[in-house]
Amino acid sequence: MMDALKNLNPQQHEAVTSSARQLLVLAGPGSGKTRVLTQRIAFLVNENKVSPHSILAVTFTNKAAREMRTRLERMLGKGVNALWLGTFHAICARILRSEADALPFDNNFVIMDADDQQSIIKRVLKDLNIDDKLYRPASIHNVISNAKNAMQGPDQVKSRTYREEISKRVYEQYEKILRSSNAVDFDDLLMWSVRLFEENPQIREKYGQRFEHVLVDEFQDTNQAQYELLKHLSSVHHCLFVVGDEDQSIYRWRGADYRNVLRFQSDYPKSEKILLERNYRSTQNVLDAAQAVINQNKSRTPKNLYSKRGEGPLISLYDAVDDHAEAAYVVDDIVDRIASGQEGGEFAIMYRTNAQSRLLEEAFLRANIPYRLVGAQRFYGRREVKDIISFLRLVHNTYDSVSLARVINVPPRGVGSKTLLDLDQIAQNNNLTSSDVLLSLGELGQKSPFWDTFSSRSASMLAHFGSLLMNWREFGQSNPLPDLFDRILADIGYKAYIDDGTEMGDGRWENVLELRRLAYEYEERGITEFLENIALVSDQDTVPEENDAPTLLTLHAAKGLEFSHVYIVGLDEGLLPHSRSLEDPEEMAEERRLFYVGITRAKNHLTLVRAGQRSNYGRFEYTMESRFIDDIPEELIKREGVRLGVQRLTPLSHPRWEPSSYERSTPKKETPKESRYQAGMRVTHSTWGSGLVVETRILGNDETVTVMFESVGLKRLAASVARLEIVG
DNA sequence: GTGGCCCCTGTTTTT
DNA sequence: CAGGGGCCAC
Repeated sequence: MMDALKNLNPQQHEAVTSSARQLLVLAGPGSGKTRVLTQRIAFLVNENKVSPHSILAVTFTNKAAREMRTRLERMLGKGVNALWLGTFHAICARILRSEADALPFDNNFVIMDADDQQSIIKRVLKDLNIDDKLYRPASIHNVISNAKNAMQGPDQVKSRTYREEISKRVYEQYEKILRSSNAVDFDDLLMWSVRLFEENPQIREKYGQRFEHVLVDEFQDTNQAQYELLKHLSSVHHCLFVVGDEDQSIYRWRGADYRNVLRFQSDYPKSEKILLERNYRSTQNVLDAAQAVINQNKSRTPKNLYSKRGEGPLISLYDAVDDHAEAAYVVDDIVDRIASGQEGGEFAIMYRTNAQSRLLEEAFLRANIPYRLVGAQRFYGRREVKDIISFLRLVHNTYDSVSLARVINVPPRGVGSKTLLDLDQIAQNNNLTSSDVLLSLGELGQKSPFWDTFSSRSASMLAHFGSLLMNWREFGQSNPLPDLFDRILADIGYKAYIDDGTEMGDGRWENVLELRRLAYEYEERGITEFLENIALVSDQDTVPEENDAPTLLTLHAAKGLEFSHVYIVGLDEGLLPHSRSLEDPEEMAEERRLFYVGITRAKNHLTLVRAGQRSNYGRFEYTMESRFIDDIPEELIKREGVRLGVQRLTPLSHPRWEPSSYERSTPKKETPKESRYQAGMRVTHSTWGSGLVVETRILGNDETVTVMFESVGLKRLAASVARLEIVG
């Protein structure tokens, strides 16, 4: 049985069999970390005779959890059922539901997603009469989320400035709405779990006692709350096995802190550290390019990744005229390769922002090639899908005020914003919730004490919806989820409402049917799990298992995956690295890690693509080649064709791309011009107006000028294209 | 209360 | 360019 151990390399073997109580495994990309994790669990069970019941394994995505479970089933058989294995959020939800008695919500709480959170914040801003232009919901959301990651309630948030005071007040109201809706948000799942353990030693003891071994995947992506949680869960046996890679930390903006890796080592001075540097995935050229990129980052554990898979092809770099040509090139290239015998599923196209998928999708449609698009948001974010989910949520938990507000007038039934406001007010005056009033009207009709507080028209409209809701609740008690689903659809005439016979309408109805299919899958498990899993799906979870078509996905969603041939598109300044990261070195470092994650997904071939012109929002803008391309040594790169470039000056008549006879060095060797601009100069640009030169350098045979514009902020420009005029 | 039109703005990544 | 919000007419 322990034959499996013989197939491990010495470092992996050490990690799997180590008897250290705390172990940190720094695992480079493609170094077999999932394998180490699963083998470790199997080893604990089979060799150390640890009961699966006493093991907890935590991942970041459901997909990773599922994969581990499947592998473990093969090794352990039925034993895996006793094992706790899931995402941080799912595990927390499970704990909170079983310990709800000690918490300020019931065990059938709903989980608010990002959309819900946004609408709560907007509602609060309106209630408090705060201008949402000045205090953007997104930025307030950020404040609240950061506070929760740091386990601070509204009363612990600082209010040194007026801004902070506003955020604090919104946070207070926001919490009130969550509590009265019997709801928690994403961050609450973690925060309340930590709080639960802090305030209830006997509960902490119970879980700590149970989990003899705690194992964690993607440790570099944990935030403060998650780190604390792990400490509590392992507070009795102190056996923590964490696997991660600082270089693949790409969720800083979500509170993740790769310094938890350092914290771990200082919190557990006796912990041991193992480096996995052997890469089983990529060819050496891909690895060398990746290393060259990541080596530019400071403060990291140096690693020396190596592969025995041979050199492999050079990194291809294609410089397209514009974003349309970029998409066309990628799809053409894939078409050619499929024609010469490769499988569609071997390819993946990765990009920095979701918006970039559109041109690619269009190109695939034109070429009549099927493709796979990764992204949960694309399905669960659709209006019709959210509508139905809201109905179900409301039936499951009538206090869910976000869902109530969403569906009370869907399809339009004469309940406008005014009536909704009145309903809210009357409920508050009577110390009740809106749904209490609504259900009273539904049940008692004109005999309800609230009937006369509304106009007769509003009252009967509300009573109608109230009775629908009441009936669904009763129906849901004794009927399976799919039947409830159909019943709701029928009662509100939803098909007629969204399917107007147009192609769009058809599509919307298709989405409803897709959700219905999902509801059938949950017939046994029930509505609670259905809603919870919907709230906690990640984009990664939607990556199709069997791949027979090229995959389109963001760089973030690509983590943990691998493809034979990877295309990374949009290698332009402002996109990758993204413009929002240009000023902050920490964020720039994260952009680089993101690029690194993308590169290391490639098993055999990596193609980098950029576009000299891009229509970002309506307008065409010239772009500069991404600085990350400069990080990759010339000798690893093969330029696929040329165009009249921003940086390279080639004759206009030059073919757009010719069969790779082009040598990058030729134009680069031309004598660089003298600097025309200098830092401190005032200049004007035809579209951005006046600005101040911040930096200038000679790149190739052109001059790169960084200008701070009064209108648009910092821009990096090619002097030959931008035609900046020097003022005065 | 509803639906349509127009302007404005903003523009990453997602459990 | 696209989604959201405000405003107007029915």
